[in-house]
Amino acid sequence: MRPESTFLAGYDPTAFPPVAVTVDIVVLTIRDGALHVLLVERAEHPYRGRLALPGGFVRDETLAEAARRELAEETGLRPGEATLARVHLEQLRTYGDPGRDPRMRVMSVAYLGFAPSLPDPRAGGDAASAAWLPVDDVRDLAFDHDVVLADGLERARAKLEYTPLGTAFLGPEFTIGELRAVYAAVWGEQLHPGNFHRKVLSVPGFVESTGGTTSRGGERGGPRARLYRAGDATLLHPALLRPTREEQVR
Amino acid sequence: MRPESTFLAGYDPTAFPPVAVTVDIVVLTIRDGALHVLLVERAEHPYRGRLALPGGFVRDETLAEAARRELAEETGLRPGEATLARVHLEQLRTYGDPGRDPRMRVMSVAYLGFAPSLPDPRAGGDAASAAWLPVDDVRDLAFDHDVVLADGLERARAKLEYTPLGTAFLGPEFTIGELRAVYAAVWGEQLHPGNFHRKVLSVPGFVESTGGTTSRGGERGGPRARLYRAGDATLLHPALLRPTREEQVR
DNA sequence: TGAGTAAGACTCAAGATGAGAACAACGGAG
DNA sequence: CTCCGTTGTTCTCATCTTGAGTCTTACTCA
Repeated sequence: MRPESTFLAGYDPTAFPPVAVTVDIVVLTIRDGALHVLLVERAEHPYRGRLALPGGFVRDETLAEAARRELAEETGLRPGEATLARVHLEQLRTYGDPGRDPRMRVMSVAYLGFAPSLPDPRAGGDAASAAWLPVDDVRDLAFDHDVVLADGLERARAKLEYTPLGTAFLGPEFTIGELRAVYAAVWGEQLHPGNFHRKVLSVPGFVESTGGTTSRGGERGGPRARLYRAGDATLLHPALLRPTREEQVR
Repeated sequence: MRPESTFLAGYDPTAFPPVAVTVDIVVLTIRDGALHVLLVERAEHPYRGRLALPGGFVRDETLAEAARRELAEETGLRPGEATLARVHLEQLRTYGDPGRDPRMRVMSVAYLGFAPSLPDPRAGGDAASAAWLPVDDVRDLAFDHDVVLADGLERARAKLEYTPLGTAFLGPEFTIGELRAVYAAVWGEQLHPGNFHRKVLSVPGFVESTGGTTSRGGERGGPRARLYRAGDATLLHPALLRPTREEQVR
């Protein structure tokens, strides 16, 4: 084997079978207290009629640009829209097994997105087949998208531990209780309100007070809550660890 | 924009400009107490004579298989070799900006590897231009490989915090002191020997005793040390946190 | 107006961490 | 062969962090 010549051969487009590159996006949001993912119904073979992650071919643009463009198209948000700019997008992983697409070799660069509450995808046109679904109800996606979604969920759960990205699911101002609801939805377990409150306020840069409060109490009672906005930290130190992972560690 | 038709158009190999897919590998090892990375000198333009990460074109194989094949070629280890099987390899990130390669669009799927002490790359042939270099001395790599290396180092430093992968840099049996030297080399700072010892033994599944000890003390004195092997944990709980990151958090 | 709910401030025990001391076992220099 | 410096291992102790629970107060809804 001759490594350099192999390496260089990679640049001759005629020397190897063609490869297509797509981005697929795992966009998560929280609706009615449950974690939802944006899915589209496939209109063509293969996997016609099956649900799939939104995505598309990469054009003359960076991978991140492709992901944000696809996100705008599938959510029906205008590309310049402020809400869209508030969606956090990061690269998740690349899936490229031969045979993952029956037609040809397709490399899919998956992105993971955290979105604040967004409207239903625009009705009419191709986007009519897009919808937010609770992640617990999702299975049997097209291609290897079940695996992509599972990887995205695991990444999202881990990210909430050591980054302040939980705030990306919320509006510009939020209460500690709303932030706790985000953690509960993503992690799938309840958190101790008092301890969560203490922890969030004690981690430097996680949130900062706006000085204001909600204009009324909760729907089922309780006092008005103070409002916060996201702080300037990019990493939480010390991290917020998920409870009870003793068993899953092996 | 019509998302589904865009998506499907991605599968027509003639509809878009050709794309090449390579794997590039950030293989780390520890030599003489310092973190080293495997680099090759490029024999052809572009970046002729410059150092680069080892890598090559992806053939009819999975991305992980391509990475392991390239690793075997560049290190001179036989594909079936036991040492090679002990190298931990994981996908790092995909780099695909237009223009990152001047000749055509190249998507590079980067892999990160943790290797126990390996021999110098085989002399003679193309592999003569490969060598282990201390990561602190590395700069001005070809393509965007400086960024890839930096991302790999940051991932490696983080992985040592919450996984037992530090043991992947060592042989099948090791002492706590050797493991501490791995952490010191990767993190670039000294650790408190007593606290590190206590921590490693208290985290469930990190290491398990072999019952034996080294046959003689350290080179500069000290008693014989007990030997351990890697435990069955895949995640460390609680994690071993790096000291003093207060400033880097923002 | 009363019942129920939730925000936020506490308390307290248990666990984890950082810094350092102590001691024994060893290699190497002389 | 002996002393010195080095290192593995165990301890101590103060401090910080966490998990679990209580208490007070402000609010909504019936």
